[in-house]
Order: sequence, then structure tokens, then C-alpha cells
Amino acid sequence: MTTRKVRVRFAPSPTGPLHIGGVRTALFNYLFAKKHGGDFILRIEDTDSTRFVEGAEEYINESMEWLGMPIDEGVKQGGEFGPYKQSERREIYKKYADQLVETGWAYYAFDTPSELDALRAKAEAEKVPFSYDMHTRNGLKNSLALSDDEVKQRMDAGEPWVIRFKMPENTEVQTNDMVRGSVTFNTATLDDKVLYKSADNLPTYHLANIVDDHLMEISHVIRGEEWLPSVPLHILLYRGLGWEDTMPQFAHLPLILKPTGKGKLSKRDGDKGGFPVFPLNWQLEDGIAMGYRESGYFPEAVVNLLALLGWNPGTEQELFSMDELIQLFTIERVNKSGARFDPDKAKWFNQQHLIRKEDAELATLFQVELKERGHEIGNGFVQEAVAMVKERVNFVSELWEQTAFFFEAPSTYDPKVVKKRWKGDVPAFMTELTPELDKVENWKADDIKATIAAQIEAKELGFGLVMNAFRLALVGGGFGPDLMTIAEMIGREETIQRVKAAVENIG
RNA sequence: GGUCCCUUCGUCUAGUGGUUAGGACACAUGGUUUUCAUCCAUGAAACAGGAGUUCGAUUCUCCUAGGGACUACCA
Repeated sequence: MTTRKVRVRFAPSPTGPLHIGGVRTALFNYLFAKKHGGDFILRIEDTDSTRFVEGAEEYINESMEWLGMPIDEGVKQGGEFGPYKQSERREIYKKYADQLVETGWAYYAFDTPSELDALRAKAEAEKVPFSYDMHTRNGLKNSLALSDDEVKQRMDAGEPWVIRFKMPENTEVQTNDMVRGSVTFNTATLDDKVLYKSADNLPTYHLANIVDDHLMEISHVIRGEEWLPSVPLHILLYRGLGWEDTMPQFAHLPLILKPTGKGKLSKRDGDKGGFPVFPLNWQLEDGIAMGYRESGYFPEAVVNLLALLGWNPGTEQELFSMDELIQLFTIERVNKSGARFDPDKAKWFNQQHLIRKEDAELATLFQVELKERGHEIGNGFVQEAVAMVKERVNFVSELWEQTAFFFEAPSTYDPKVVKKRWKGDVPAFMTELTPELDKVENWKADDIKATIAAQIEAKELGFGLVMNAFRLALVGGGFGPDLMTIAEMIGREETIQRVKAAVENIG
């Protein structure tokens, strides 16, 4: 293969929200393109007019934007190889479909879908597979079996037709897949795929993708493993069109599998396992499909976790930025086998990226929720609070439950902690403690601690017992970061208030 | 059914013709900690099976088994 410019495309079909497997395909295309200084193209494959879904294209664009994969050429961005939407390229395909018929690589067929359905049903009843292929095509209604006159007659009468690929008999087709190595097929088991349909004057995926990849000068086709079986058809199409010498190189990515059970990851798995399968939320008739963005994931965490599903750099590094991924990515290190999606590890990736974020950035993110809860707090204070708990949350959305006591007094007290820590001399001690707290000269963690410690010693009580009770009074439970720092941050007045409230309310 | 692809701890994976088969998530135990978490340490945990090639195979070949994808006028 000559050293031509790397140009790859991500070619989703606008039939609904982008599946996470599709996102991973996009990511690997993007990484490959950027690694080689090439172009990343987004092509909308809407050749199935019956499956078009409103808003899906916009969803794809928004997803790519959120994930940080800027598109070099596409419907929105434009480019010299447009249009980038297949439904706007109608005229282009017809010409090549005709060419294939003229050169004997394809033929017209008039069999209706219902006729074919009937044949399939009949075959199934007899437990033999029906296939529109070299064995059956001569007995069906097509330009191979019918006379020229009859073909012309049917065409003139406006009868719907399709153009089918005439699969050669017993030909070995070999490909050198970048992730799988040599793969060989024999055309004897392949059928005559529909390439073009008069019903909507559009090609099917197979013809459209070959024509577009050629015209758009795509150098590498990186796509999911589900396409592997159609590789021989595609190669033959390049051959039939006379483009085999500039045919792109293929790379078929392993599938992303369900966390448990069998098969590839589907929308239902997300519902069952409580994790997102889509980058962004998507409104369904009967509910909503969860998105990573709305579930609180950082785009860089999603990119990171997806990159490691089926690829690794061969080192023990697991956390990467997009730039690092671009540097390190090679198709050669893509795995062959399917990767099972692990929701736990997905969370871990988010946590790791969260920990690495600046406190200021997290604070700003967290401020949104604080405002919703009616707390107008300076960013400095929020930063301090966030810094103390960031290592114990996976998501920004978990920050509140870990820091609520910084912003408001506890309204309830964890009964288990009450039972264990609020007993004996403790309540009385807490009452006696408040005037002592009032006397702390310098309201800093160290001084507060010294004061309390002195009191504990004077009363000969257990340090742990008292501190836990004190914690219960300030935070309402047995959790949270360093207690003295909490006291320092919420201030003397508030601390004393909370101790008094605890004495009153816990009984 | 047919075609093609795949197979290292539960999961994601590294790895080499000779390794104590490494890491991460999850799990368990212990330690630190005023609690929980964090953190640290430790542990349990894998080469699907069978032949063959070889002095020696997890690694190479073949077979079997298992899994997956595809098999539409969908992509």
C-alpha cells in the first residue's frame, strides 16, 4: 500500500442514539487518524429511509463534541469530498450501480419482498436455508433469468426493481485485516446482496460505503467485527468497480460484550445493570436511555475506559488523556477477542479522573448542585470541602452526601451510631463541653483538639468514644473527613450550636 | 444449519519456545485512622481440553469443545 494520506471515517446510521460500541469505533478511528496526522470524517449513512430517526444525527454530533473528538469533515463541518450524508448523494450511486450491471457484476431483480419472504418461509419449513445466490437466481425474476424484452417491459411498466450483486462462483477472496491478519472466504457460500433499490433510489450500505470510501479517498476502514462477514462482498465490489488498487485497508474491532451472560452489549443491559450504554441521554417513548454525561461521567473518563476495551499500550499505565492515547495508539495492539464491559471499572475510571481534577474545577462543578440546594457559598470554602472528600467519591453527584455537613446542620442522626456512641456519660460531657469550646482562643483544628483532649483527660473518658459522639453531633453520622477541620471550617458558633442541638435532639 | 472470528485469574489484560505467568477492577485479610472512606501491606484467583512439533510448550500446528458475529430491498 502506498503512503497516501490517512483518512478514516466514522459512519453511523441515524437510527437512534449512538451505542457505546459505536463510540468506541469512533474513538479508535479518531485516535488512528490523529496519530498519523490524518483526517477524521463523519459520514451519515442514512440509506435506509424507513429507519430514519429524528434527532439522531444531532445526537451523534453532540456526542462527538462532548467526548472531545473534533470532526475534520462532515455534514456540519463541510469539506471537499461532500456531501457527507448519503441521502444527498443519490445521483452518485446510481451511476456505479449501472456500471456494475453493464460490466456483468450485477443484475436487475424484480422479486418482491413478499415473494422472497414466502420462499424463505417455505425453505425454513423444509429445513433448508434459502439464499438468493448462484443456485437459485436462475429460477427467480431477474435479468439473468428473464428475457431482455421482459426485463425492458417490466422496467417500462414502472415495476419496482433492485440491483443485486452477482456473486462469482467458487472464488477465494483473501484479505489482510490489520487486527486479525489473513482471513479467507470462498464466494460459494455467499449470496447476491441487494446493492440498489428503485423504491427510494438509494443504494444499500454495501454499495454506498464502497463508493463513498473510494470517492472520499478513505485510506483505512476501522469498524466493528460484525462487518467481517461482508468483507468479501466489499472487496469484490472494489474489484468490480476497478478500484482494487486503491482499496482501503481493513481493521475489524472486537465487540463489546455484556457484563454478564452472553452476546454483545445492548440497551437492555444498561437498564438491568444500572449503567449507561449511551454517551448522552436519549428520550424514548417509554422512558429514557441513560447517557454517560447525565450519569455524571467525565468525557475523558469515558474515552479512557473505552480505549482500554480492546486495546492497551503494553505497559501498566491505565490512566490516559486523549493526547496520550493519540501518542500511544496503534492498531497492532488492538485485541482480537471481544471485551466484556465492566461497570465497576467504569466507575473506577471516573473516580481516578475526578481525583486528578483541580479542586477549583470540582468546586465549580459542585456549585451547581449547591445553588440548587439553596447554598450560596464562596468557591474557596467549597474547594476546601471538596479537597477533603474527593478521594471518596466516584462522581461529582456524590459530593453532596459527603459534604452536606459543611453547609447545613444535620437534621437526623444515624441511629446505629447513636446507639453505639451516644451513651453513658457522653451526653453530659457534651453539655459541659460547650462552654469550653467557647473558650478556645484560636479557632483552629489544633487548638480545638487540644481543648477537647484536655477535657476528656480531666473526666477520664475514652478519646474515641467522645470524638465519635462529637462527630455524630457535627455531621449526623459516623463518616466524614477530619473532625477538627470540620469544626474549624463551620466555625465556633455553628459547632456549639450543633453540639447543643445534638444534646437536645438525641434521646 | 452454513460461513467467518475468538479463547491467559470472576472481569479488563501483559507476557515469553525455558518466567515464582505480571498489572488493574472486584473480592478477602491485616495495618494506619477519632469513625467511614482513603491509604498501605498481604492473600486467594488464569494459560478451555486433546494430540502433534520440540530437549522443553501458555507461547507454534492440527483437532475438539465453548463463546461470538453474520446469514434482510438494516446498517
